[in-house]
Amino acid sequence: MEGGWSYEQKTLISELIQGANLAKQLRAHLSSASSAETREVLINGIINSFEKALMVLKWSGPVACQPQRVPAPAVGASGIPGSPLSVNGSPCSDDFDRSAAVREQFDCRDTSKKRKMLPKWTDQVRISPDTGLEGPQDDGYSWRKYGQKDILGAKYPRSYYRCTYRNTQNCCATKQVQRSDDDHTVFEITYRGKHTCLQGGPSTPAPPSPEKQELKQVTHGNHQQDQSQDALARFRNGLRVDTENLDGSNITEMPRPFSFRSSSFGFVHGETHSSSGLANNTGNHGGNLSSPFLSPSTPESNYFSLSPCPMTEFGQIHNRYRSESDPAEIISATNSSANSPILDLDFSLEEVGIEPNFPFNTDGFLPKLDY
DNA sequence: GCTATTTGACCGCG
DNA sequence: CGCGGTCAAATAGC
Repeated sequence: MEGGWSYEQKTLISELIQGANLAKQLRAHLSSASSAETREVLINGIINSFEKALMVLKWSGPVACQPQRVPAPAVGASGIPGSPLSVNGSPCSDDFDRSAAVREQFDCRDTSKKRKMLPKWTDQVRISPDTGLEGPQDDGYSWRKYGQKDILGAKYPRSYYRCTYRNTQNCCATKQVQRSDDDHTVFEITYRGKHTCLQGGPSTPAPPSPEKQELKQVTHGNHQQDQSQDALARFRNGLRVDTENLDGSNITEMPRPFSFRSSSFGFVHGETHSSSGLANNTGNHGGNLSSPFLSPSTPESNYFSLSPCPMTEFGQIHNRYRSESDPAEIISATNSSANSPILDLDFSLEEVGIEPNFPFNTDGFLPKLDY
């Protein structure tokens, strides 16, 4: 059924779910000793989600002007602080050029001021000089390089990437890749803006990652890459993924280099700390970050914050990686929300109160549940 | 021929 | 005015 939904509808649903989830997370964070930065990220995410949802409503033609079909979001009435949207505007007025207004809002070639309002976050990805595998792998999205700059005081140039689907889907996500001066095995990846394109994220095959190309530029010869491929193949063999059903009936080999969405906005890339892959999972579920498939987060990073109940925090689950040894165990899940300060990994269905044979929708949407 | 990358030019901001 | 970020023509690769 959801298969018949339009892109706008899916985006709208996704954004609203995401906004609601972020609000819940924010509420949780308000009562805890979390950092102001974390709260800021959540607030930005909420604002971003509702802005997008509102724009989709405006974008979706007559629907937006027919409250009897699509109720106006309550959030609109109170306005969004700092939102560029004119909530009190008259999108349904006769002379309102909706598509033009949407283009204005969504056009990536926007003023730098508006661009500055896009959420921004940074991942640090370490490569291993020994294996070459632990370099920044594919983050699940496809990027196109549009520039490279020598940065004052930096040893290595900075590369600029934008989403491949920038023009076709007006996806404004960009990222910058900068090799660290201090530790050349570390790449600092700054993401800006959230993907609004319909890439499948971590489950969709993507061209070779730009980071790998970065590595290519600074490492001479391809010996490292050969080793990388071997190790990756070993890892794949140990990993199964089920992107459709969780009843164990349709487990397939993981089709592609893996990357788990793990930071507030980015991904954590798998590393073969254990060459036998997920089957060697310790079974140490929930509440810890000891997944052998995660890069260790640095003290200053907020990458791997763990939700007490990750499943409830996900608005939409794309992939559910499961342990080979224990089908009820979810190794990781990725969600559609690029703004959730997530949340990993290593939890079991049981722990989050879901029956092992819980009938997940095939499109990844979680049915509404009261946890 | 199409798509991605490279790279010098350009522009806006501080 | 210098720097970071982006553009766009040229080039490379398939």
